[in-house]
Amino acid sequence: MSKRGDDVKETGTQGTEAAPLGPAEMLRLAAVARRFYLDGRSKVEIAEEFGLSRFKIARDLDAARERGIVHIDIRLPARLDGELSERLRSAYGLRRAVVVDTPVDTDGSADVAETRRVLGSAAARLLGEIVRPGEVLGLAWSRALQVMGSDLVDLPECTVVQLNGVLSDHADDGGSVETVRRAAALSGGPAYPIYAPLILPDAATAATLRSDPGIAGAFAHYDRLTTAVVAIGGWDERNSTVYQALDPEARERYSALGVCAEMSAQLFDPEGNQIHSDLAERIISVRAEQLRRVPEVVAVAGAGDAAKARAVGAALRSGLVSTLVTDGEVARVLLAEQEHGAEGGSGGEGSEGADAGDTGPEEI
Amino acid sequence: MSKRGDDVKETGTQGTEAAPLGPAEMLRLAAVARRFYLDGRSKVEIAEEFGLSRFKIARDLDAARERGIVHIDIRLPARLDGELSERLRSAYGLRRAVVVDTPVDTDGSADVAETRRVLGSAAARLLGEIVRPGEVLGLAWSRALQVMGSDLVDLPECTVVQLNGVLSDHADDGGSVETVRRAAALSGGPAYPIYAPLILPDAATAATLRSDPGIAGAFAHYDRLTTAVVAIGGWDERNSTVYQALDPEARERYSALGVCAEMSAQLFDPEGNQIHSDLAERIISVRAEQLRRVPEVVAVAGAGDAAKARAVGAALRSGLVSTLVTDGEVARVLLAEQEHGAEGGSGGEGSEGADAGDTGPEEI
DNA sequence: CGTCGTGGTGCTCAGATGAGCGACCTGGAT
DNA sequence: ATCCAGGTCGCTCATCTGAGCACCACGACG
Repeated sequence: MSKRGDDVKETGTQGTEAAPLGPAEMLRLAAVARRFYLDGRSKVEIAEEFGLSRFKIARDLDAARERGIVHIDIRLPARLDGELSERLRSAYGLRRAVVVDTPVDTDGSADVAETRRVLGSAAARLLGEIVRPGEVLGLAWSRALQVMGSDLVDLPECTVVQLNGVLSDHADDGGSVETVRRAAALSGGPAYPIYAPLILPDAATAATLRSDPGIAGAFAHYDRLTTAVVAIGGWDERNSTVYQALDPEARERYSALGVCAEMSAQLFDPEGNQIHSDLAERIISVRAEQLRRVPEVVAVAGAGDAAKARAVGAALRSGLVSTLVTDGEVARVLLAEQEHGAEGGSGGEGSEGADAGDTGPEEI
Repeated sequence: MSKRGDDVKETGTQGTEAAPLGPAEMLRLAAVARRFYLDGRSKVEIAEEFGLSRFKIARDLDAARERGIVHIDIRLPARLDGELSERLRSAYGLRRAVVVDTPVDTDGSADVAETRRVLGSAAARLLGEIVRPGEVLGLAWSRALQVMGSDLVDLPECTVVQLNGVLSDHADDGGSVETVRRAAALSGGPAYPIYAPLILPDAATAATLRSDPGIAGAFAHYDRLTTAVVAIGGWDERNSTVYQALDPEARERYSALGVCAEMSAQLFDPEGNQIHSDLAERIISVRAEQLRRVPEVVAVAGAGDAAKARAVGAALRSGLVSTLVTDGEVARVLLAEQEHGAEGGSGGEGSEGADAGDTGPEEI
């Protein structure tokens, strides 16, 4: 086939729309294509077999592809969307992006609960894949991450640290602690759970708790994390468990500061700038600066509306996230968003070249 | 991809059944495969883009194919079966073989009438494809060839000659004459139809008719034919219009001679040897020796049972046919038949090299 | 009758690719 | 500690392959 692949597109347009082929030629093209693509023979071999020049064979193969006789598709098992993943990855300069198809309900609308399950499952497999033995793995909490915890199957020996306190509203259904313990048990490494609420009434209480030996034990690992898994929340009732946990006065106060997204109770504006506030003093959680030093930050976020997608975008622009696990709907909104404000973003051209290598865009 | 393609089969077996891949690796393989197969980039380019060695990319592509992430299939439009065509072609040493899918009726059985239509349509397109300007084209008759005649759309300027007289039973629905005239009109060349029955009561009548100027005019072209299109009949009520046209005594007499197949009222035994009989004297038709001198003899035969398939096999073994147009059911029977008596055939290895032309593995 | 354009062919040469090989790593078993 | 088995990786060299070009056959046209 001719390089550059532009010819493939030419089919779509109409450059030299060739005349329809007769059955003999069709069959010959198909036979040549079968030998090449299915039997793996070289064009030289095929040329000898058919008594033609290798150039003719090459042209035949091009023709067979242009005419759709040869059909190649890239199909990913499970519910992965390769194309969206790749576009999202390069658009936001991520090291990795994992986009799962958004499951739809029987009525055609997105199935939020199922999407969380799929996200969690994908994240679980991803963790088993990217975590190396001896790593220090930090886990935050969200409903999708809870699924991740229960879906974990393979995890090399590593230290598992809880990244934040427990949300009171969800303490009953396992919560962070259970996820951390399960991961550690699976991996065979030590667990550092945090037996404390995420949000406390005041700074003093939080400070007291931070000096608790168990909690301090977890905090001590925050500077040695090699992989962190976090969730991204929006800043409204629907899209954030942290927002839900605050009283109306606090919600409004932070909203007034321009909060758009939240990661482990760290607040960000739409441009991805961290918003510092008194909230930081009343929480038991890893801090953004610490996350920034973690080589691999996996954000798992999806199963939400457009506001959720905007929150994810803001979180990505913070530069903290190196890998994103999300669903197709959010991915599409993110790509459309990037499309518009392409120039106004944080780093250079944004779309490509910036990341190159196999790592994140900035640093190094 | 590794050459030889055997690895593709290895997937089917279980050589080194690799562990299931995580989503990140899956997505990476898919991205690489997309770049290579869909965007047409070279492995070197992809290697640079991903910061890997070209060897790694090559291995990734192999892995992607083994794991089914890359899916390649050869799909022929219409109703052509490329694989059966190719196998049949090489098994019987034909220059070309065109196998159409056998259409099935609503009840699941083969739809004979529809099969004839599909055969005729394929043959029509084939003729438009392989006939060159100035050729002398000979046309026999059968129900499938009648469809061919009505489906002809493109035919270069050529002389069209009728190869045999008209079967009385089918004279009403157009018959040979109409097919020949239509082909000639389409091509813009002269037509040489035969206004006479195929089978006559006695040799004397036949001889008289052969001296008729019109008929002699057609016969005069039999030694200059460049392409002949013939049908293959079996030797029973269902599979031969010639058999149907004979009286019971004649039918039985020729059956006793071991007749298995019939082409233009030329009779053949199961091994493809011509059976000479008095029938030759009572017919108005091209003779086998004349057909043997035609560079391209296209046989259109299908839409029948196993007996029909055996007849087609016998006709092919006669060595007269260079191109066969048939349907999937007949093709499968023919291949199974060839499987068994592969060694016992007529000439040499039988399966290939016989005609070669621009095919065949040996020689050189 | 020559000329031009067009479509199809095969050539050259540089760049892409595969097969085979050895280096290296890793995880046991001795 | 040492060795081995299994796996991955990247190298070399020979082969395969593509892009571009020159050539030829054919038909339209002046």
